[in-house]
Amino acid sequence: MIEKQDPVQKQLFDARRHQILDAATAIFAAKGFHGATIRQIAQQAGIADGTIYIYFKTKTDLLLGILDRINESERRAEDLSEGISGNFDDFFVAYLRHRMKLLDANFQALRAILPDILSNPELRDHYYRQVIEPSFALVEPMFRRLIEQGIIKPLDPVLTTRALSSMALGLLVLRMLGDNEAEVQWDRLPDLMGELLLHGLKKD
Amino acid sequence: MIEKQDPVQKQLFDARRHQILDAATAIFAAKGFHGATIRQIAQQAGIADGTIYIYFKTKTDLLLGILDRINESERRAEDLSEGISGNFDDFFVAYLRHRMKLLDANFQALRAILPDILSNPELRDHYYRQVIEPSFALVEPMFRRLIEQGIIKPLDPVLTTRALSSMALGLLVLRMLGDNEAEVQWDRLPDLMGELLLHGLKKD
Amino acid sequence: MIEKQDPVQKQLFDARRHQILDAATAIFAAKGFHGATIRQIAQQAGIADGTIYIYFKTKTDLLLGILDRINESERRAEDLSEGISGNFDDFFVAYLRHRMKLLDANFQALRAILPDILSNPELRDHYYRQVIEPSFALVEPMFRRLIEQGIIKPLDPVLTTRALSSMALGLLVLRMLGDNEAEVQWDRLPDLMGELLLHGLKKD
Amino acid sequence: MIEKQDPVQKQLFDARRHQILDAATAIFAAKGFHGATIRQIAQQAGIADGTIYIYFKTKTDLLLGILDRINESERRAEDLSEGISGNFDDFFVAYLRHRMKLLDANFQALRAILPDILSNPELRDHYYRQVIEPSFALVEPMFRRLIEQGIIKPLDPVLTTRALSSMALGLLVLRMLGDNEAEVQWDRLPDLMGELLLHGLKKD
DNA sequence: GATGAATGAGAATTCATTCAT
DNA sequence: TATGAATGAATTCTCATTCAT
Repeated sequence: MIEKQDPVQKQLFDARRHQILDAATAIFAAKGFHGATIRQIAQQAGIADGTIYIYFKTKTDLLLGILDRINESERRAEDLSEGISGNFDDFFVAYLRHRMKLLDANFQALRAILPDILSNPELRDHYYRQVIEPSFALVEPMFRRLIEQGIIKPLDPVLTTRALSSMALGLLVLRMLGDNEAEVQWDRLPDLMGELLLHGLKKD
Repeated sequence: MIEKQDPVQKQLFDARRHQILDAATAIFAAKGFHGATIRQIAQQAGIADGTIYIYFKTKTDLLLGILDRINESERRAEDLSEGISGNFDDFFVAYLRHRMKLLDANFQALRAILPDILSNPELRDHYYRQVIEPSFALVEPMFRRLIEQGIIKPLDPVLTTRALSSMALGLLVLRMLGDNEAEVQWDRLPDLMGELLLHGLKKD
Repeated sequence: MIEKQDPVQKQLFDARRHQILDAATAIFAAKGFHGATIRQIAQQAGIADGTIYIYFKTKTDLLLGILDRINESERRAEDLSEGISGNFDDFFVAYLRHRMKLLDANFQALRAILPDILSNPELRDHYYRQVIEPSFALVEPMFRRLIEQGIIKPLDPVLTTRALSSMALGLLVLRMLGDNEAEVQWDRLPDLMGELLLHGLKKD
Repeated sequence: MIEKQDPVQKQLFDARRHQILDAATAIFAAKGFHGATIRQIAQQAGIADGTIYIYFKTKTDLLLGILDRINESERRAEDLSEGISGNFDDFFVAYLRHRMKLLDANFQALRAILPDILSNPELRDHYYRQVIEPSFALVEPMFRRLIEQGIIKPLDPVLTTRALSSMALGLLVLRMLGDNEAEVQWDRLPDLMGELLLHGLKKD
């Protein structure tokens, strides 16, 4: 509760927080939020049960902590999307690669939180507003611009944004559901998605 | 334990089972499996706690019961996919409409089970093998045939199957995450998806 | 609740009662009173759960019913003990044989009720007053007479009665505890007990 | 789960365990295993329900804990039986006094566990193997030796061992059944048993 | 800060008993 | 009488959270 103003103190504090979140991510991913116990997380982190409560007020706060780290990782990565230089097709595939790599990097964390995000209304809203909405707010106007510029077809930008994003989201969930192809061929997906979404299934 | 051979008895038994599953679906969808209590489900069904245990051995069996009803609904609908007559584009959009309508019809049930399917390895395997795998086993060979026939591009059928299916799955999850557009414009999605997946974003 | 005055009705009623008590004895003996369920007893008896409650008010009444049948069997057998004719040693051994055979015949029933008699104070008093006390009331005065007649040593008749009876009771319990020798050599015990109790371990 | 290596910690742990077992013994003895609730035991021990589960995994483990304490008390006392010095008659009576005193000391604990030992097959085997069998394994060979040495009659040592032990066991059970004489005159029993078992009922 | 024993609310499940058919 | 579906009280056990050391 005391503000960590001493930078050394703060660093120690943050390190411990991350240590706990790492443990929580691993345990939640393996057993789900409800299947995991504070004791298991504490053991995984190599600390005592009570210590967790110095860094997180409740078990649910661990979930929020994991979510925040995902957010941060997204934000840190966001700048890449800025380079809308040159050819759109290339940019689009590069963007897909970037997004899919991000999902891959956060896979365990996403698996740890997604089930509960889906069933806990409060958490769901938090996630939608913190992660999904900002992402759409970035993509949607871009589509509008591209349509205006005559680069892509005049499809409904709202629904198109959702349909495209959903392919990545769906692949993530499919992988969580245990699909082995999604797991092992993950890196090959962006190119395929690019071809598919830019030019479609049909020959010519 | 005793098989209900008397058809009247059997009908009463099945009716009560469905009544309980309806209640469980509603409560699980609203609060998640772990957030729901047997008492709440019983109250929702208008029966006593203990009565549930006459029809389902454990709380988890309710989840399996819901899953079975989804399976059944899929199986009942499967025959529609047979009519691969005429033009591929039309068939493809018709198929998307059909699938999306099915997801819509089972939305509450899917929301009730998905979170736990994602975090319970046993349930996950059950679901993957019962629902996902059979579906892929239908779609994948179809793509192979279409490629051979020169109707669609020679893309990897394994990954293509997954990418296409994932768009629908992702939209389902997006809707579960509280996306209002996915909710209210659900019916407009199949046509958009058809255009997108058949011909791509790019203008010509 | 209706008095069975019609003798045919009464006989049917009693037959059903015995059928239920047989089932209860078997199940209680195998699983203990608390481990047994009314459903199991009903199944064993080949009737419906509810039917048991037409013949017995509560589950505990089944225990009392079994106890009553043991009592009855003891009472029916009691007259044998009357023949105190001739030589005491022979009578004593004959009596032991008779008692041990009775315990053997009632073994399953006793195993069914003893654990609960030991832990349920109400039942315990009932049993002590109905079975133990009357038995002691028969044996004790006999010892007094035998002492007066100079046939046996002037030992405290109260404690001697208890010590002697306890050897049989103890052997019964030992057999219940799973002692195989007590089980298979039960018939050889009365003679040994006779020698031991009449003349002791010591040579001459 | 973690071994208590700190001796102070270990002592606190053991003290709490004993406190709980004392409470459990009292409640089980009064109401039987099934009649007792964890709540009652916790209240008797002056702790919270959950605390019991820190020290014992299940309610049944309390029973095993009580049994282990009885075993320990038997083992600690066993050495007394070694002093087979001098006259056999004196030794025999001394041994009876010792055994009966032990039963007296463990009376409440035995009453707490015996009913369930009789009805729970698993527990029954455990008890027979841990307590009864080792005791017989000590007494039986002794009888064989005494017979060889011509000190006692050539009776079947297997059955004799059982008959003699059963007198003590039977008296214990008789006392549990509420026999007041067995209760208040317990201390007078060993001498009577000695006379009876060594020399018999018969005058000369 | 760190610990981990203690707490006690809460939940799934069982089963004796009832009662409409 | 007989049935067996329905009831709901009661119980064990779990585990997030607290707090004295």
